Amino acid sequence: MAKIKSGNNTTKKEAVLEKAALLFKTKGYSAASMRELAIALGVEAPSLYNYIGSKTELLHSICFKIANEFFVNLKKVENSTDSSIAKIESIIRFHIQTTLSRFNEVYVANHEWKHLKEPFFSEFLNFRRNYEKRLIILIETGIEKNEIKNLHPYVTVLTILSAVRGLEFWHGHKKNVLPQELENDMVSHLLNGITK
Amino acid sequence: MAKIKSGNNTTKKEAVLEKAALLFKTKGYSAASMRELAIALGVEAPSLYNYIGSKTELLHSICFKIANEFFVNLKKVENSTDSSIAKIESIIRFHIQTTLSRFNEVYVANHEWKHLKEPFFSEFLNFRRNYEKRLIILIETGIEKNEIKNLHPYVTVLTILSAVRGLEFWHGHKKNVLPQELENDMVSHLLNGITK
DNA sequence: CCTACCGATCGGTAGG
DNA sequence: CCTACCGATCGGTAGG
Repeated sequence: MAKIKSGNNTTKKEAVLEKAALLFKTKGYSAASMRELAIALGVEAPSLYNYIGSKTELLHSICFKIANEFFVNLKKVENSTDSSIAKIESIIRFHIQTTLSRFNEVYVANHEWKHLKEPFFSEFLNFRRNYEKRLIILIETGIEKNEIKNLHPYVTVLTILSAVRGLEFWHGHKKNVLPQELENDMVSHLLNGITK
Repeated sequence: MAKIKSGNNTTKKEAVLEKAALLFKTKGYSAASMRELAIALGVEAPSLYNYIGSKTELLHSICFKIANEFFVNLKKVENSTDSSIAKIESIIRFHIQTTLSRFNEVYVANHEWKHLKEPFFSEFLNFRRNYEKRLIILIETGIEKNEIKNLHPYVTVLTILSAVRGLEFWHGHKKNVLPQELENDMVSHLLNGITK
């Protein structure tokens, strides 16, 4: 009997991935057990292995799916003809929107990836460093074009990425802040701080 | 034979706490085993229990020690006669300095506290919420006094706290950024974004 | 998708 | 500070 629910557009594997993201976020990857995941899906633990290969594979799928989406967006922005500030704004908005709409997966990709096994751990780390490096180049270009204040580009990127990543922690605390208001005010804060 | 090293000013328990903070940060609380901690200290696992009560007690000690230090600083700032902007600046600088100098402990207090057992989990959560709330009041006061831009105070606090917390992740990537330069540029970015 | 089960590892205790 | 050890739980497999 197929107990794992899967809607018209989701495979059973996707249903497992969705619950896994929630569980990994809530308890942390190491403290989350496959038995808990099975219970959440209404099956016995061994049954999970009909859909997935291993616990670490679940983590891998979540992390690289999210990483890929951020990279696709980055490439799109890089290839646009916008000003540097507009490019940075676009990236900040993408981070905020994706974090708010894909909360569990983004959290896992940002905080649990250190539990990836090699060679995936190193691969993911390189992903991050490359992403960061390309943002630094965007900032440097903006400084050269006199659009952006001459702060250390690395620090600027760190500040921006850290700020948007923080949404994973605080989201939901305040129901009286609308997502759109949050997005606009955070963008305003982060851009006003560096716009010349 | 006393194998756990302890300098003149550190008890053995403090030596254990220091190694525990490093281990909890590197592997995460759940994935870090007491056997690994023992090896790092050059003793057998059961010997640890001569100095500490339990694994969870180590986590508790680290988290509440750091939380207390941040609170002590907050109270000092609240009681000062500085402008609102100067108060916020002071708090940002304290976060950056403490994070850079007490890397492992601050990381654990910020990211592993969710593994605290009740009632300490709730107590710590209340600590955080209270801290956040009091920063919001500082921001609100600054807005009323026309020192600070009228963005949503909650979003402003979230942005600032998230940005400084991000230092735990990125610290050490770039040797070519001096701590003082990092601090000044991040302060500049975060304050310029909200100063009226 | 289940029952039955395995080897490994965990935090911690007993006793010295 | 050690040796010896325990009950619990882990990820995962065998076989159906």
